[in-house]
Amino acid sequence: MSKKLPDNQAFSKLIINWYRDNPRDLPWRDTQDPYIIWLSEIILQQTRVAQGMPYFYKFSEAYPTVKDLAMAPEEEVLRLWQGLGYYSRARNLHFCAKQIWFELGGNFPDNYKDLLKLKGVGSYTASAISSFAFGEAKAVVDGNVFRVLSRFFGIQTDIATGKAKKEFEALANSLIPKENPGEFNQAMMDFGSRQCTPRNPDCEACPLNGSCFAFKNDLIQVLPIKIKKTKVKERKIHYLVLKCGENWVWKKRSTGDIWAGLYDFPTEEIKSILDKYAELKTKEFIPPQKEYLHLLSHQRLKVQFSEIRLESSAQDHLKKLCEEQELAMVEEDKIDYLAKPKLIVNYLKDQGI
DNA sequence: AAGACGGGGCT
DNA sequence: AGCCCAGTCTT
Repeated sequence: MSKKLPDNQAFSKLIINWYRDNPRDLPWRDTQDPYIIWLSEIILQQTRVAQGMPYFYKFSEAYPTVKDLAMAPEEEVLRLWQGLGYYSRARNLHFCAKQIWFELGGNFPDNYKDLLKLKGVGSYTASAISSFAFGEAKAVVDGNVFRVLSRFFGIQTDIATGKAKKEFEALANSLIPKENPGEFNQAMMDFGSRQCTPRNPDCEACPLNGSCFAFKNDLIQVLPIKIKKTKVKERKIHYLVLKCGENWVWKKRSTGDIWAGLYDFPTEEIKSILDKYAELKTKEFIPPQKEYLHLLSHQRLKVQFSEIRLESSAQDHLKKLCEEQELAMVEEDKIDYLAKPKLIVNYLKDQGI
């Protein structure tokens, strides 16, 4: 026990030294603007740096300040987020921007406790922003940090549990130096990402291998321990793509399911409703041409698209139906402006749209 | 404590 | 096919 503190200091020194030789060059490190840092951190939640990078550039260019984001229509923000996944991040981002601009007088929360109150900001993100932008000594614990600490200190707690989150946060906070805490946090994540990688880390070349528990005990392949397996549910979806002249019928997805706030199509159950309107004559019916298999981390979707073209004289009646059913009629050349799930983008591409 | 929530890359 | 990624929120 008496040796713990010196060991911790040694660990932090090694990590920092490694980082000074091997930093990743990341654009959000050029700034101390909490808004830009927040933007980058939300984009990077559960997202690889390489995948998030183009979105960071798009967003920081379209919305250079929290005011710009606050003033934007939500539809536009979601459209810009299209393809990145976990769309509640975009909705929360926009919600918070409005809150900060209109309720907090444009003053970005400047400490861990207040940052934590923002929707979509948990302990990781609050630590990241408070340390990077404000020099607060709060340690981040992301997937990288779980892995590094688990291996180096030989912690066998299942990292999927809340107990582990507390344990690792306490440990990381005991390691973080009061001076340059942000640098330590960056160092931990870069070290986890480039040196202490999930699979096949190059431990022989690691400057920490001298006192790494997992390396010395041949547990690199075992740690960190993660028990929980996400189970994948299979779901079948049969969309009905309803067209009338240049108009397509779209459905905005509601909360409580995947893709909330994005646009897709009504499902084929709408056909029974369609049949009740004598005015909505079908000109052409195109049955599914293929089945799309779309894989999410937690759902395995088997999707078919049927297409119905109505007589263009049915335009006004269709409009009425859409209002009743909370559907949207969108001209074909405006489809690009809708935020759509990747699956739908794939379908449209096959249709030549 | 356990699920839900996307999409992509790598083995 | 399975795991992981600069996690958070809801139930």
